[in-house]
Amino acid sequence: MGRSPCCDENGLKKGPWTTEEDKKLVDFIQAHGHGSWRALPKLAGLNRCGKSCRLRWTNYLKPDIKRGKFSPDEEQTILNLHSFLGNKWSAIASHLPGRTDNEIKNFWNTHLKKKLIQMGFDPMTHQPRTDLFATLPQLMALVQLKDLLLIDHPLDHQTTRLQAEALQLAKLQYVQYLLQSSSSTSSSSSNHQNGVVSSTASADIELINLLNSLPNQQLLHHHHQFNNSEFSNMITSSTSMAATQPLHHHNHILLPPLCDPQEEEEQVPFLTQTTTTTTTATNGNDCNNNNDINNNNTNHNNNNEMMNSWPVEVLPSPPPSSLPQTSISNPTAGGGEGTSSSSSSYAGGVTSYNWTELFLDEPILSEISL
DNA sequence: AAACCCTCCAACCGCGTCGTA
DNA sequence: TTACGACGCGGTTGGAGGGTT
Repeated sequence: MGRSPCCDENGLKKGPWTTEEDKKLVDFIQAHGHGSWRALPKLAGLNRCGKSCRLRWTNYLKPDIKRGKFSPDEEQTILNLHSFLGNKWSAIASHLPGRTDNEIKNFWNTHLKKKLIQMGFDPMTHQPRTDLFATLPQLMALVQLKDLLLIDHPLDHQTTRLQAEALQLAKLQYVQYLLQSSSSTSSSSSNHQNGVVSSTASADIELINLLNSLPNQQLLHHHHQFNNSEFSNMITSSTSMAATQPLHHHNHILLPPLCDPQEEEEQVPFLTQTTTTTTTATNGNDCNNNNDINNNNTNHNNNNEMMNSWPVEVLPSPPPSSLPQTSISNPTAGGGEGTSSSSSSYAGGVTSYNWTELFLDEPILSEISL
């Protein structure tokens, strides 16, 4: 387990390489090969540690290194390989002739990761992000806090009613998130490093509490009221579906639509609504036809087809269920890294609700959250 | 013009693994 | 089997350069 001594222990030079140093290194290796990296600097007349020489050679000076921008094909390959290799940069680099692991790692960190995030995908799992739902409790707390503040400064009846609706809407979305947690927990063995799953029991309890807290008319308003058996069936079906369906389907919410978009527009004026005409006709088809993301063999192809469509918006494919569903679509372009701005939509009309506008665009909420 | 901010990437650091005595 | 040296990998840093205010 010996560790290489640090360069500055011996007063060796660190930092950027000069052209003379480069020349010395290249000349020596071309004449003698690198042999022992530890011995090389002395033999080559360099005041550097062997590690630094190796790095300089492998990342910069080696003759077969390809420099310059990554081609779309290379970008595609990196994405595909990363989706099942993870941060194994050297393994990825071995599939890209002339590219170094360091270069690929930098390219990933500065470009591809951000690109995936902006598209609403988790760069580690390559699945639609779920952190919006993780923040829902806080969002709901904010709405409730706002209600409290308004006790001293009551607004008109219409406004408070809208706030209440927003809160109920948030609760419904959170219920969906918890449902999903329940299902993905039971299939967590196939869900690598997703980090979404909490305790099934606590999620279920929270779920039931939330459902109880929703007024009946809220559910009626949304065209359906769940009884106990339906509710159990829903969990069961979403669980079994999660166990048999592709990973990215875990992030679909298997509930009826929250409400009729037209109706909602009338009743909740500040709830913005964008209709996504599926620019992704081909994407959608591709996704629908590639439900085997769990399977490494087809995972590759799936990603290929999905990513080939850049920069076109990618919508997650709907689950093979007769139930309408909500899903996470990618935030609008230009959304910054780490933004929680997202939208939920449901198939068959593909209507998106902008949560940021729903909760955070109101001045009072901005004040609270700041 | 200057200050500030952001992005990019070469290089460093620390740890794990491998080979060998 | 163990200890040690060397190498390779992945995460992180820091400075250069470009853009913005």
